[in-house]
Amino acid sequence: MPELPDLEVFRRYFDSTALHQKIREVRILEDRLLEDIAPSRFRKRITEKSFESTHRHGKYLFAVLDDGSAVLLHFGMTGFLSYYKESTDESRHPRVIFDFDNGYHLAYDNQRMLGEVEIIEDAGDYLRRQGLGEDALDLTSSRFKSLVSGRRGSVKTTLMNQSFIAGIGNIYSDEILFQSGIHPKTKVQDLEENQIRTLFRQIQKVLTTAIDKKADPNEFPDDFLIPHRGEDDICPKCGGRIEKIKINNRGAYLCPKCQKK
DNA sequence: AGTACCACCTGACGGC
DNA sequence: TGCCGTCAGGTGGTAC
Repeated sequence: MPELPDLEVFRRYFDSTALHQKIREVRILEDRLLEDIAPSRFRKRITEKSFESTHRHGKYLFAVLDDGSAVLLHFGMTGFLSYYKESTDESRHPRVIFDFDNGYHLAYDNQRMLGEVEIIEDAGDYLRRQGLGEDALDLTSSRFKSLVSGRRGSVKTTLMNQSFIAGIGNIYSDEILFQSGIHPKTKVQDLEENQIRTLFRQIQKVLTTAIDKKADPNEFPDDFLIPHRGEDDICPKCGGRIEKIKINNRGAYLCPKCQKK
């Protein structure tokens, strides 16, 4: 699930549920999610504190505590947040649970555990060390153009490269390229000037549209590829067959009629 | 600088 | 029914 639009939805969810409440307890159900800090220390640092604000960069969410440090949440491929009161409403694979004074709980759920939970002193410093590019929604057209110039490699691989720009993954890169009418294997250096402009515009449009729709594919516009992202599905623009290819060992879906190389 | 492949994990699904 | 390979929206490391 989690690419930039999903993360932004998580962030807003966090803001509307879990801020400004004292954390009574933290339950760590899977130590492996905490790579850089011992569970006991993590608990100690957070108990009796409260979350005061959040911010997001690409696919990373930071929940800022009242002492200025932040809990970093990365969701891997299967992570999400769940705020609930009764334990009968608990999600299926909670890995870290924050218990609040008001009796509610915020669970970080992550079935496959490809993710991370840490305490970060300085988010900017962390992002630099991760080598993350600018957030995809913070870009300007001219900035995008200059980032693209000098790049090689396929356009899909480049869009998914988090050190190029942060936030776009396998699913949304397919959508952006579909809306742009660009074949995912096109070399970046072969893109025409107007294709680069289109690409930039579609990055903004696809991501903001998805956020508006709460990252729920059922609510996406009729001409979006994502709800038709299956082998032998029908192209929502031309009615042709959707094709699946492999790029970097991952499935890429496209319409060969709408997306010529 | 790019790419190709493996690893980290769990679970669902199709084929036999 | 059961076993097995494959695949899934992420990231990091290594070798070429």
